[in-house]
Amino acid sequence: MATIKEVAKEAGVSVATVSRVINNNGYVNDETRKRVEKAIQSLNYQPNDVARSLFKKQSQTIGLMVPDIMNPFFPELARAVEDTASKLGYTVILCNTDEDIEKEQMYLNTLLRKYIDGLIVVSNTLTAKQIKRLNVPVVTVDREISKDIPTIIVQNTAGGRMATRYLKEIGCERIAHLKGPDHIRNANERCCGYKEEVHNEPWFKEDYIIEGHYEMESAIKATYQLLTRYPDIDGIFAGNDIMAIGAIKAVHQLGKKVPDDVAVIGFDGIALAKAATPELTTIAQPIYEMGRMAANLLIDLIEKKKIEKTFYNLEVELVKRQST
Amino acid sequence: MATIKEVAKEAGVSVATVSRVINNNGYVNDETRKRVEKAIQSLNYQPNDVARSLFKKQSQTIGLMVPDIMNPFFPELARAVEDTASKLGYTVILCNTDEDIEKEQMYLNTLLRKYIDGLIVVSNTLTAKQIKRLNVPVVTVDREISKDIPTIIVQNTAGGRMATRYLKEIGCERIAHLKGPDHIRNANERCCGYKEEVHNEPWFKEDYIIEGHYEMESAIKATYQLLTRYPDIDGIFAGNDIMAIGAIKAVHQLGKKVPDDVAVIGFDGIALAKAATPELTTIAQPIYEMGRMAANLLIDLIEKKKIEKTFYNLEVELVKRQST
DNA sequence: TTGTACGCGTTATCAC
DNA sequence: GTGATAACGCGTACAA
Repeated sequence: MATIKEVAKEAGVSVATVSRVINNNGYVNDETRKRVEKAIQSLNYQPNDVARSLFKKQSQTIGLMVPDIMNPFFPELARAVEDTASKLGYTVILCNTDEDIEKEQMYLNTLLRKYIDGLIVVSNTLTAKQIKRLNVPVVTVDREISKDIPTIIVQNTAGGRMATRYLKEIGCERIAHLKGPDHIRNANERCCGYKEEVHNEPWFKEDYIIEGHYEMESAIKATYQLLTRYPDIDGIFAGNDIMAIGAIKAVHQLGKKVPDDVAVIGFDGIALAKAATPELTTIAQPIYEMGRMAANLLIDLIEKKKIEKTFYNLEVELVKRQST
Repeated sequence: MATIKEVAKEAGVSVATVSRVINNNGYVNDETRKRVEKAIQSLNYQPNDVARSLFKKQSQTIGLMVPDIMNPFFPELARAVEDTASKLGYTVILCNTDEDIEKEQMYLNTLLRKYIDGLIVVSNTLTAKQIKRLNVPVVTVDREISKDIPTIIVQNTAGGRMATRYLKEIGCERIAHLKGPDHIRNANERCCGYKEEVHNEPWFKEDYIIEGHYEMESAIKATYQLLTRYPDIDGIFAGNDIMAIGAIKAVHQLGKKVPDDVAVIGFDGIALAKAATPELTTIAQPIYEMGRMAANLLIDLIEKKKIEKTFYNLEVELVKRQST
């Protein structure tokens, strides 16, 4: 890789002039600019980002911290973030944390040492204090960490209501809820929406709410138990799509049919939901849009642009498919 | 962030000494080491990676270039790469290319300018020449680019044979193949394995091979056509799991049953396959293992360790589930 | 065993 | 309009 010095020599000017041409600032004669540009061409010169970063204390790089990229929600988010960032001249570092405090702290340090410009984070365990220490803009997605950290979430409670109400509308008379983990806020919110819709129903029992871990195995087991104990359940609202798919499996295992005997609705709107059989009805989050907004907001923050809002509570959408 | 200079002042030594204790090389008195360490503690000093990179011309960062992280094969690969890299002190930059030559070239440039230490790449379009220009170690995964670039692939032909043979074993007498895109080598290899198993069968027709794009929609359409035209097909080997799921959908649409009327087998072993209904029988690649090996190999290359092999052709495994 | 001084490739400030 | 030159923070000859 050629350096700015070599370009300067080639063009018979000083490095300062080359720098001016590259960054397009300060006065420079048209004549000399041409010469410099030719030198840049012929040496195939590319500015060294590392040297630039050292001087500017920024790296045109952002971090994306997620629990686990293998969780189907995150690839779409990551894709959106990466698309948007790269369009705006930023590069993305991928961090999987498993929500493990040590891994998170480790990554925070690494990112700091690399002069990261900003961070997009999905985490329940990270504290506002740790984030402040970073001293760079941070945007949280899918989960709130603190009021004064820019956040992009969806209307989970409304979504929970929407899902439950829809099950009622299509005729379900005993609706259970497969709740997500208790320590995750959105799981409780979705559950809240469910409760608001059913707590006045004569048939409602607290036992109709059963907790899973936002993954399939536990959802299968939970559903199995639920339906064995309460065979007249005819509708299940699962806290996320993976659990909904697990629920469908359990229903089938018990020799019942989806949606005829039991209707199932999920939450998230991951791609997987379309691939399931029967195709999953779900409350879809605008996942790509969330990633796009997070990246845009973060980069506006980094570049100190005027910001309109730093808190987005996006709407969810009922996507009717075959499982209801 | 404190700098090495501040630490030096705090400890009453020179920066050189501080550098020595940080990097643990050169002589340094136990006494002074203690003092320096205390200063580091009290200032919460972290070495500046950017300055380090500038000096060392390396960044403890690798690139991971994939067509699209939303494609279910890649999250697991990415997770493996990131796990392994971070364990070894490296950070991962995520690059989605859509196999678009321009995006690839753009990323190559960016990575170069960031003193990337190495690159793991999945691509059909990238040429050996472009890769050489990078001047850093590169490992390709899932697809071969050139004989002299370290590569990790699986035995696609053997896998194709294995899938087809299994369908025969379980009694299928008219087996079709949903082939992947013609420009992707592994699609042709898998198809090859299929042909080897069926070309001597009296019932075999070239028409039993039909091309899809490694995604669901085209697979559904293709299967639909296939089964309409040749209703006696009772087994389908799909080039990847997504297409297999599409095939299952099409079979259902036609009012037939999987596996009773038509058995379906996929290829890849993505997580999605377990979530499908019926659960998908597939030829599983050791995806995580491939990512792990790629990262390990790459980092060995970067650190100029002794390398045993630079070409791995891994075995695939028949995973029997409900779709056959 | 420790310190001085230079270089890594840029950018920005200040003379000219 | 252009050119020296001092940072940016670190690692390492070389001298002491």
